[in-house]
Amino acid sequence: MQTNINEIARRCGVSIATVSRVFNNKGPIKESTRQKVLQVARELNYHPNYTARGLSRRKTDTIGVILPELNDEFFMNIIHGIDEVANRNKQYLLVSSSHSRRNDVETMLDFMGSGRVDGIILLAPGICESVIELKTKSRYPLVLLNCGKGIKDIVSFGVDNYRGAYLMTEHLIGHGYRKIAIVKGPEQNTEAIDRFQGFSDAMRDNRLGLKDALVVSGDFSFKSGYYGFLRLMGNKEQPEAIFFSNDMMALGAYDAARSSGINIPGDVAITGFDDIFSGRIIDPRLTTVNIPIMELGSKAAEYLLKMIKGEVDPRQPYKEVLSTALIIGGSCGCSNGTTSKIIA
Amino acid sequence: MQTNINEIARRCGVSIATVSRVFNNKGPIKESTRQKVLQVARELNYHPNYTARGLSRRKTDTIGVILPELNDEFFMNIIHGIDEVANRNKQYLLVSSSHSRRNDVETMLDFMGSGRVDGIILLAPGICESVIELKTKSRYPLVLLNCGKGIKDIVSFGVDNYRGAYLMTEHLIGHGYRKIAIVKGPEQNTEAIDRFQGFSDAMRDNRLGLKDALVVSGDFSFKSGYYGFLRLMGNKEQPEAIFFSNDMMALGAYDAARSSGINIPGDVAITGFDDIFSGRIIDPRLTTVNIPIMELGSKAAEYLLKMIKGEVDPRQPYKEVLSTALIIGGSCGCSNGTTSKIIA
DNA sequence: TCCTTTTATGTAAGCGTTTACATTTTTTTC
DNA sequence: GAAAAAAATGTAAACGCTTACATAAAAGGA
Repeated sequence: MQTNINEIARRCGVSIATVSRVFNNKGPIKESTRQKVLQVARELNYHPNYTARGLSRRKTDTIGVILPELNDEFFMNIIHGIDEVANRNKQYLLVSSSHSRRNDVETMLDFMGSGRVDGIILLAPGICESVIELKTKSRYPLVLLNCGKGIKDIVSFGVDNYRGAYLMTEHLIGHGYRKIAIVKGPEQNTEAIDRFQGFSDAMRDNRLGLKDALVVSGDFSFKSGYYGFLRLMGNKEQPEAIFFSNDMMALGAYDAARSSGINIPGDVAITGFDDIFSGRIIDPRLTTVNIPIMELGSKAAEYLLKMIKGEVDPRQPYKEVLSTALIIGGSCGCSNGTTSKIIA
Repeated sequence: MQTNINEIARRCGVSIATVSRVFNNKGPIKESTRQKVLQVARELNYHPNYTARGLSRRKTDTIGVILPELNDEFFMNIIHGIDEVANRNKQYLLVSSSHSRRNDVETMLDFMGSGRVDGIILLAPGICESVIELKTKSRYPLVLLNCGKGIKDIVSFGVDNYRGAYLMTEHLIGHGYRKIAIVKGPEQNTEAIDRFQGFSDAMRDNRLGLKDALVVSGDFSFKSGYYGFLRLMGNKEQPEAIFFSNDMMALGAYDAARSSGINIPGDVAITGFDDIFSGRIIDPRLTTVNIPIMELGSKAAEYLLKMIKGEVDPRQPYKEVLSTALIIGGSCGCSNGTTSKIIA
């Protein structure tokens, strides 16, 4: 059995309350007593049991993070941002990526009811609406990430996908391209939806319609970018530029272009979205939209902690949209190469 | 207050023991009672409190993962592997990446003494020896990851960095290169050390010594690869091939090569280690050593769970070394390109 | 010196579960 | 239909901590 507070108290000839006080810096303690307790605790390698403490305090010092998948750079950075804030505040991170076996909503409910965490950060661009329903069931502070423009009545942080897409599209138009295609993201994905909206609004605002043949579906995967590219380039009427809804698909396009001898941007301009590392090192550097992922994570974590501490009302809806930024590489036809982009 | 077991018991007119049994599928319960309890629980959205359960059972159903940094693909995949196993076994993951403020050892002790987790997976290629000392202090099952060839008396999983490096070096030698340089990883990093050892042994075994001018230090970062490359190529006697101790540095070399008009592999052959995504899409595809990162994570998690369940003796040292595999791209001078490497 | 504060410590009741053991109810057996 | 066995439920003591309240010790004030 792990040494516990009783053992320490016994050995020090004091009560457990005193030991507890020492470890919580609470109430007045005679210095000699404190030293003694710490001394004995050190000898026995005693550390207060967090589970018991949590039960008593009704506080776990842990925040839960629920992610759809845990295998790409995007999510990695989110966690990194959250982790940084958590660490600084001596909070722990319980991470769960939802696998196919178990839908996100269930995972979430499980978390919520479990008493394992003090609050939750949820990234689930596919099921935002249902989440909001569930929210009412729980008293846990909850922060949603990247849940689309339309989301209200809840605390959420997101990035301005719409604006990023709009600006990128205008950038392409500024190049003189008229036949601009798009490879969309997953149907239900709110980020993909916002990006598409930004794209199509920019097209419309510039008197360029959306031709069916220039709109193809994708699922954010390398593969779907690869095939999306081939499909578009196989059209009678080839696009002059292709807006990929994320970088991973754009990278698939690079691969397809290479294998079919198509030059980027000579034959067709390409843009992505996310600004992942691979897009920075590929030649020509991928023109894309940077989204402040780490910042998204840390802001969400900070706000969540405020909710937990009661510094803000957890039931008060709040929304913050971080701005995105165009990153101009060479893939859109601009003359920027890769060189020194990272070293700088 | 969260509804608790008492509330449910009261409403059902049964004792809390009965309610507990229903939720644990333990002991015989009349079907009608079970239904009633579940029904009421559903109405009140009751879920057993895991903290209390953990206290009582002395089991948290949580495994701790301690990583040095949380921001690169390598670690992402480790977590992914662990997460997958954890999820399948209904275990949660408490993740901590050690920041500068707090050294790994401390974090670990904190974890260990906290009663927050049932076991720990620790990746800390820098401080393996000290960890082994600490190990004795704790009764927590502990699995070490990537701790170098020399590590004994503990449970550890690693990949065969030595052999991978040895084989890669021989591959380069097979190309006919004689002046082969290496950019090393961090001094203390056991993986870097093993890779260097494999490299130098292969050189020695093939009667090719190590010239000082062809051995430069690096720290696994893009930047250090960039500068390492420039430094080597600035030698009077340029290398014919460079063995980078990881992919990230090799990618830095690509960038440096591009900006200084050096052709890979025409002017100099390049190899990496890790087989990260970016190395797969760059042109020419980076020749590298694949290490089964996800598998490493999942094996470690599986073994840890066995230790926790008592299926294996947690104090029994155990070591498993997963094999690495050469991935031949075009950067070493072989004729493989990138094309369709990923799509296949 | 005695009374009043202040400081230090102790007592005991939670926190929400699990579970060994005891008890009651139901079913089986003869 | 009673005894025995099996099934269902209840009681109460942990688990290791925090904390309100009570008490004891020390310090200050007259």
